[in-house]
Amino acid sequence: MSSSIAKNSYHHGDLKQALLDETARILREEGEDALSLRRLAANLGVSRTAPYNHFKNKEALLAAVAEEGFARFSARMDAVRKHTRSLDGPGRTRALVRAYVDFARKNSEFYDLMYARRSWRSGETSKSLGATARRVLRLDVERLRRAQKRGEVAAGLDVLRFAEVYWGTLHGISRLLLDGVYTNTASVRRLCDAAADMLWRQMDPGQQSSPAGAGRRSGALQ
Amino acid sequence: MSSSIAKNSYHHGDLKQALLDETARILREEGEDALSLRRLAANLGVSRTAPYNHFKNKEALLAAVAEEGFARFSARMDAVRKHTRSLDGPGRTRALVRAYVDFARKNSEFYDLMYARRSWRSGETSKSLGATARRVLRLDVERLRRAQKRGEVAAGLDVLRFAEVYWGTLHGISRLLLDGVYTNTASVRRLCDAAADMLWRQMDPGQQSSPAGAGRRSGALQ
DNA sequence: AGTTTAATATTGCCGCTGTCAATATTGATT
DNA sequence: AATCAATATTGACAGCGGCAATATTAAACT
Repeated sequence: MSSSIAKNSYHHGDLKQALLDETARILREEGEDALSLRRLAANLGVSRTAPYNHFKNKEALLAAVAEEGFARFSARMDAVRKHTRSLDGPGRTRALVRAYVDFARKNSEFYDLMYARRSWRSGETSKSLGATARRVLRLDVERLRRAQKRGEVAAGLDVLRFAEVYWGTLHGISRLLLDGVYTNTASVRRLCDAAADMLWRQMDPGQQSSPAGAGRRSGALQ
Repeated sequence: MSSSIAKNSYHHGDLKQALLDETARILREEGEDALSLRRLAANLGVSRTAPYNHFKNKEALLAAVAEEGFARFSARMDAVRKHTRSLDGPGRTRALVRAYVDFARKNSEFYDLMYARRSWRSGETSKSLGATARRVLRLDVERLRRAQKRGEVAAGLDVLRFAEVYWGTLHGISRLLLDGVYTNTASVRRLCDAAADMLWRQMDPGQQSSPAGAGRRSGALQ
């Protein structure tokens, strides 16, 4: 039951990590409705209020799990970036998009928390998490900028804006899958590839760029 | 307090609608944590279990609100489609994207429920909601197909796949805004336009099409 | 009209939850 | 050995969703 070290004595020894592990385990195997601090404590052979010595409240515990999720996520994406170096632009984009959505699907217990409103819209907790997440986005933007300087990404692209749209697209597809809106899981791969192709088209240095809003608007209404 | 008719007698008269209205009001003005069946009932001057005569449980109530949300959403989008007839492709796409995200932001109490996992991953409830939502997507796909036949949309486009990516992108951006991940609300318009331009590029009949997966892959790995 | 019936609302109760306060136990520090 | 800080425990409380039994009422039927 307990994840790390067993508990024979009064003090558990590694309760904090055990709480994080068991939380993720319950979320994964039994769903979020099955998660309560009391059940959690019971599973670890500890009293109901013991967790409060390590986390201010339930929200703080979940935020900590979310943070672990971000760590796993960026580790995973770093790895994928590493072993897709040999791919060309469109191929690599496809691989990265697939990896993102795969992570979300295979680690949904983390992904849900990483982007839960609770994790983002609450006092002190959100500060650290927000910093972590924004660092991930910022690194992406910087990577894009470097690639742009190397000529691997279209020069006219507004990388910051593009990164936001990119994130939005991947997040949206992941959420629709995770929440059961998209149910045809057999076609996930094709869906990812379609998204990747669209995104690559924006980055492709071989295309003429279309700087947003440049004399293309029609005359009617605003 | 009560939304429609007052309650003097034993029977409320219009409790069902009053519950729906008050639920939306609480969610909007006080947040989801403030919503409980007990508070809800109290606000309407009715006993705690009265709502159970109209909704099987809390989940069913929320699903009903979600369904009202879909009705409002498609009414809104129909209206926008109507009064953007005079715009050209890119301009109209921008208007539609903005309208989607605006709806999500200004009606977040509905939008949250419309795409909540609870609404989609639970027994009988989800059937009706799922049908409603899928009808919306299907109509979009059919609209696209017609536009394609009229030559207003690139012939090579896989409309079904594109509609999924389209939905994903808009949903993702909306969620990141609603959940507090994107905080720079001043640039929402530009963000929407960037997304719209990208999406339009896929639909634009004036561009050469890039049918997904057509001999573009590199040699390395898979 | 009066009677029956179905719809609707009520109170009592249950187990569960998150969290606070006061208390107990322990390992580490002096 | 004494002290202290960290950690764990029990007791208590209010709030929650929801079930069962009961009461009230409007509508339907005769």
